[in-house]
Amino acid sequence: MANKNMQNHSASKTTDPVSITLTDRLFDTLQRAIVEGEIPSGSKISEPELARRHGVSRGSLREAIGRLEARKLVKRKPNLGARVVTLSYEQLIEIFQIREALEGMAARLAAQNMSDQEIEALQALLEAHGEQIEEQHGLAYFQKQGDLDFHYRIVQGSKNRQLIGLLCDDLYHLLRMYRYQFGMRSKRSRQAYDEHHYLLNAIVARDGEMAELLMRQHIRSSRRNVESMLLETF
Amino acid sequence: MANKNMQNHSASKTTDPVSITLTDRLFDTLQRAIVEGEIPSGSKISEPELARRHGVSRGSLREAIGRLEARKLVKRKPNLGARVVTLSYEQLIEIFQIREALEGMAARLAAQNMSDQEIEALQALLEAHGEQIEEQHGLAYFQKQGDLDFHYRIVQGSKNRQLIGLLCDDLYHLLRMYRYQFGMRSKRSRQAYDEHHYLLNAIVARDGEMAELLMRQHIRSSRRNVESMLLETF
DNA sequence: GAACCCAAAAGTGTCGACAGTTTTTATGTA
DNA sequence: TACATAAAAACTGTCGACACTTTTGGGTTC
Repeated sequence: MANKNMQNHSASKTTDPVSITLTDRLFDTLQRAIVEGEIPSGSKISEPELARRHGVSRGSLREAIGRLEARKLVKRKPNLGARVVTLSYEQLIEIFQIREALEGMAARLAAQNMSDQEIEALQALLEAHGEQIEEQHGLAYFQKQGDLDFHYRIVQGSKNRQLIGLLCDDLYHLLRMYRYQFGMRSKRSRQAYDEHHYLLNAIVARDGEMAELLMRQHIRSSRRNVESMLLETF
Repeated sequence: MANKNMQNHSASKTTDPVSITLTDRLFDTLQRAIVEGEIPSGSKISEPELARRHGVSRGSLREAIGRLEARKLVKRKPNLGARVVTLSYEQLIEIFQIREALEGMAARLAAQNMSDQEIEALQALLEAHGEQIEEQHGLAYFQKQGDLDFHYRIVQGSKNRQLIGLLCDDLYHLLRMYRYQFGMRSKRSRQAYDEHHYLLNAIVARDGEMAELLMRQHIRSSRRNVESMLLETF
């Protein structure tokens, strides 16, 4: 059982300017639990129970829930409490439409704004992915982690802070939740890898227009793959 | 001075299922105050003072501030408190880039998904705008309110809930804040009106591709207008 | 047995108080 | 006067308690 009053995490005063607040940690913990399905999608969140389980007051818990709501991982109704968001085929499609628009723009901006070093690093990352695919027929790894890594770097490369926040802080967590809980492994990793290559070439050429086009096509392909995969389930 | 304990807003029990929570109202109030510049951009938010002024406990105020942070209207740092976001030329450009991507997609989807009635209503709205421009040379009205109305309906017409939330609940408030505080009146209202017409025609023809193209061009024009206007100031 | 009503239990909304941190002010020294 | 230092004031983070709302579980009536 967690102890109750630990405002002073007293160890290591030298290298500890983080001063991360209790609510912050709680938020991270809960977000992970929700994304990975540990707290099931659609389930009700009981404030007293969760607060007790994490050894924390309801006030702090409430702030954390508020942030989860801002990221659309939970939905709250006045006097009725909060529920973990329920995943649906329709919502997933909506997310892909948004990604197509937003990441397309990100790719366009990245082609303009990424530094040469960043581009080189991205090339190296992609090479590593290629080897992984050869080596271990690494379908799972590539689709789940590598793909997100690649997209993540493109978004960062856009240098548009608002855009980065929108995608990396908000949307991607929801997307990861779908990946975890719908088990979205794919037989498409080889093709996705190739598409990443085309896109990167456009960025190397600093061709924003082309980069946007390719990114949008890449995400559309990915969406179609998900559609066909899920239509079996639903 | 507001009284302290008014949990029972006892009047009108019959037509009052709203049960809007105190935090909700506070949030609305503060959001308006920030957007309209009543609480100046960049200023620090003192929790004790604001709580006292609104006759509310710090806990409730804190939740409201949390939501304002989610909408990027304030920024919080641990142990240092919250400040109203500082507006900048760069951030405004970033917002226009995001709008171009997101509203472009919204227009595409609206061309597919708007009902015939919604389209008719939108045509009527546009007619009204046209008359207003003739009549009173209504530059101010059109740019500030009418333009947003039009865009708002297109976004609604996309029928993409995530997209609607992203734009209408989050981004538009920040945009309104810039309009208020940068005083963005424009001599471009006639052209903007025409562009709205072209866009609407594409929607009537159910041509999503064209609608996206026109919307993106419309927003780019609007951005260039803002750029040239602000470059005088900065 | 189903529908209704009412008290009890559980849950959410709001508050005031305390703990720890940052900022300000007061004080002493070079 | 300028600067370092320490006390104090102000502020944020967290908690437990109370008020109001919703849900639950019996009991009553038809």
